[in-house]
This record gives sequence, structure tokens and C-alpha cells, in this order.
Amino acid sequence: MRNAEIASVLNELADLMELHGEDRYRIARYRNAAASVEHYTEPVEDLAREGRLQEIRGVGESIGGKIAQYLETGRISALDALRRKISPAAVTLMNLPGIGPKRALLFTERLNVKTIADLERAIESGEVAALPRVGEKTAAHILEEIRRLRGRSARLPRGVARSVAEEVVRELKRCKAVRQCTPAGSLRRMKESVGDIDILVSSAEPGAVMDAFVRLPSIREVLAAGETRASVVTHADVQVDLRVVSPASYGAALQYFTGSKAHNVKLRTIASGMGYKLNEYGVWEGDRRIAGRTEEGVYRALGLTWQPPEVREDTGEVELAIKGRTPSIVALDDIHGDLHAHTRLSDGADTVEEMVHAATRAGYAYLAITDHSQALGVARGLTEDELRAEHALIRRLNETAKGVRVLCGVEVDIRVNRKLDCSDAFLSECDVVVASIHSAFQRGRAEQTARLVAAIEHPGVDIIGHPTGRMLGKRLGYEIDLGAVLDAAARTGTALEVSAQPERLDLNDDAIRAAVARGVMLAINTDAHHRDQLALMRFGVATARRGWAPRQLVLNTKSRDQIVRWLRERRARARVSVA
DNA sequence: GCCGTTTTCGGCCCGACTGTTTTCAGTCG
Repeated sequence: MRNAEIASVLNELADLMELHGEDRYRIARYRNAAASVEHYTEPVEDLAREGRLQEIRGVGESIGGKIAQYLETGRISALDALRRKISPAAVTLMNLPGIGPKRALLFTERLNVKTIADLERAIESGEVAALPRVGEKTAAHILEEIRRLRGRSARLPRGVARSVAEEVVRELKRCKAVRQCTPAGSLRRMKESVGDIDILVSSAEPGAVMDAFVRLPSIREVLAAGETRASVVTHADVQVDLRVVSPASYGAALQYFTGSKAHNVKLRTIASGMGYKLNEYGVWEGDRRIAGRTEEGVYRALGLTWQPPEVREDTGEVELAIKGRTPSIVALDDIHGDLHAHTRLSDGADTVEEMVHAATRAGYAYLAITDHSQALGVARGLTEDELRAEHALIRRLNETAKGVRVLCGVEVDIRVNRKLDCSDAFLSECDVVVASIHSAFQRGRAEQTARLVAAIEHPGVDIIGHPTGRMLGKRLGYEIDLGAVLDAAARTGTALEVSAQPERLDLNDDAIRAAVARGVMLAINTDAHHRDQLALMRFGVATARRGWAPRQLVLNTKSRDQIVRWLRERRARARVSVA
């Protein structure tokens, strides 16, 4: 799959076009197409082979032709021509904060800057500050940004971002001038990682809020601070942007700062088509504000139904909103249980009883205990006899327990040789079987795909755990042919997990969308290793919502009776195959 | 360059902040 590579080439083309001073709408088309390609779940090279490139949103004849040329020859003649005219160094510089196309060209052409290190030297020598329309402060600011960027990882995992945001919101709410206060931006859209944190406040006294904000104890540095907007960096090196509006504009500002940008552009186009103007202060008919206090009101004024933040990525939700609909997607309240959890018998921290107690408090109807099978030595994997002893304990618990039904399970290892780490007979005795890959991540795509497909087709397996094995910010996961894996899951009815662990979120949103398109069953599980981790469910649900997963395709939205029946039918098949 | 509640051609979102200016260009979101 070369989608990321193709997207990056299209983005470079857009950057060069911008430097070259081309029409901004044309440039926007290239960036738009790059984003579509990046999130496309099928390999774009397959579409190219079948002459179907124009099925990608935002790809027409011209961009489609360039993609085809790139895939055939490894080059794009238009890109080569631009590269001859404009130094590639300008592209590098333009992607630094504080530098846009104008300054990038100024630095490369007037000062012959080729690298970021060159630029640092030019700033230190005073050459940059001497350029027209630059000056001391701008030069110093750019230098600061370069140094700050060097010590920082690009994006924050959402779990970390969430806690930073909650801390800032808690501190801000102590200020009396603050009326409403909430995180917006990609954090509110529940993206798996965020670039910076956006906080929105409504207040009748913006000045007082701004004063309080830039003095918060968690803040290390103020990057910019105006009357209604400020950017700061926390001690944890996270950028936080604050925006203050009046209560009458809160809904419009919330809509605006939640984004995504593409979603907003669509809404503004609709507004202008109706003779209105949409900005962060409201929906305007002339200078009369006809909506703005609530987000719902803003959508309503534009003749649209409100859309959940998770789907606001301009991937079809605006078109639904026009028709008066919202995507039918799973919600946290729909979840009735968790089908993947560990205890201290393998690598968890708590006992079966403690996990069950936590599930009861969560209001669940069922909880599957799925400790590791023996191959996973690092996780103190259990032998079949040890697992049987655990299952006996669980059955005794079920006899006396009211409320939560505990399911006897296992997380069985998928070995390198495609075999499972437990006997077929043992698997057929379990209530539920999760099969996962925990070893040999470096095998090639064909081999990993075959490994997963073998597990999916195994009659004793109900769910594939964390199907791609990725760890956000740590490793990419093993390479698989996602289409082939999804097809196998659709064919056999085996569910694929959406791991709610914030560093996994695996499957991710794009893959979920592709799974949903094929009718693949999903299971949103926490893979809890501690009783408190059952609460991670909301991250998994948020990811499933971003992937437009409907309740009907999420296994653990079933009631206790339904899940028992579903699993029993699969068990029956497993036993037939053993016999 | 793409695309359609208008539109197969003519549109294509809008405002805040900074710094260098002295009325606004550049950048960002």
C-alpha cells in the first residue's frame, strides 16, 4: 500500500505550487486530494490498475493522471519541472512554524539558505533580520520555533492530550469570569493523536479570562496573547490555544473550533449559498445574528442536522446533514460488556473477582476473562490446565453472582507457523476465544496476512485481538493486506477487535470504515490489565464512531442473552470441527 | 483543479495576531 507515499508527493506538489505563486484554489485541490488518498483504505495502486482513480473524492482527470504517471514511472513531470524552478529547501523551510511561502523564498533566494541549520546561522548572524519586512522579532521567533520543534515529538497521543486539556479546563474554571469552558479541536473530534490543544471559553469579560490563562501554573511560555485569543506552551511542552467568545457566540465558536477545517469550509459554502455568513460568532443574515448560542442552533439555521464531532471530517456527513440525517453510529451507552480482559493469573494486576466487581460497577451484563495462552512467556501465559482451573473458578462465581455474567475465555497466541497456541478441543470448551499476534512482527505482508486469515478461518476463534499490532508512537504494527483480512472476517463472521487501549486504537478509524463497508463484525474491547482500565472503553467507542460503526456491527452491544446465543452457535461449529 | 439544493462554468471561508509598517503583509488555524 503506497497511499501515504502518494499523498506525500501530492503535498509536495502543492507546496511547490504555492511557492511558485499559483492559484490558491488549484493548490487547495491538490492538498484535498492528498488527504483523500492518505485516508483511502484500499491501495490506490489497485484503483490505478483498474482505471478507477477518479472514484477518490477530490481526484479528477488531472490529479488522477498525475497519480497514474507516478505509479507507472516513479515520477511526475509537472513535479520535476517545479523542482527545477524552486529549491527543495524552500519546501522544508515553508513547513516550519512562522514561515510561509513568502519568507521561504526570501530566505532561499536572498540568503542562499539550503537547510534548517543554514537558516539558524543566518538568523544568528543578523542576515535574516535585515531582510525587508522581517526584522529582529520575527527572526528571533523563528529561531525559537526551530529549537522548540527539535525537542518535541510531532503529535500527542490522545490519552495524554486529554489529561493535559482536563487539567487546563479545571484550572480555568476557577476563574470567575469563565462561564462555559471545553476542549475543542481534534481532541473533541476524538482523533487518535492531536497536534495541539484547543480550549474554548465563553465569558462576558474576555480580558479577565486572558489574564488568568497566561498566568496558569502549568504554563511555561506565552507564544501569543491578544484580546480574545492566546497560545501558550505548558511545562509538559504541549501547545494550548485558548479562544474566548461571548455566550451568544459560544455554539458558533464551538462548531468553528471543533473543525475539521474541511467540514467547516463545506458549512460556510452552504451558508453563503443561503445568503448567510458563517463565522465563529454566529450565523449572520446581514448584520443580524440568527444563530450562535448553541451548536445545534447553528446547524439548524443552515438547514442541517447536528453531527457528532467524531464524524466531522468531510467524509460524507455534510451530505447526510443536508438530507436531515446523522450517521447511525454506536454510542457508549450501547455497550453491554467487555470481551477481552486479563487477571493477575497472566499479566494483569487484579483477581477475577476484582475484575468482575469493576464490571458490575460499570453496569455491564457480561465480562470475558481472557488470560494469555502459554506461548506468551513474557505475559506469564497459562497452560490449558491452568486456564481450565481459572474457568472452573469462573463457573462457580457465575452460580452465585447476580448481574454480570462472566465468560470463560482465552487470548490465544497465533504462532508464526499459523497454528494456535491451544488445542482445538480446549478452544471448543471456552465460551469465547480471542486470537492475537504477539510475536515475529517483522515477517512480510503476505506471511502476516496468511497468519491472520488462518486464525480468522479457525472455527474455534471468535475475535481477532488488536488486528494490526500497532502501538502509537512506538511501532507501526505488522504489515497486512487489510482488504484480504476484512474479506476473510466478512466471510466467516469472525469479529475484529477495536482495542480501546489509547496507545493501540487498533483497528483504527479508517480501517473500521472499510470493515463496516464489508459488514465485518467488530468487538470494542479494553484488553484491561487492571480493573480501572475497563473505563478505557470510551476511547474504543470514540474510534468506532470515527469509523462510522453502527451498533448492529458491534458485538458487545448485544444483550447478555444475545451474546450467549451468538457465542454458543460458534461453539457448536467449533465442536463439530473437533469431532 | 474540482464539482454541482445555485453552477457542465463560475465559483471556491473567514478572522486573529504579530511585526513592520504608517496601512497592511505574512502566517496560522
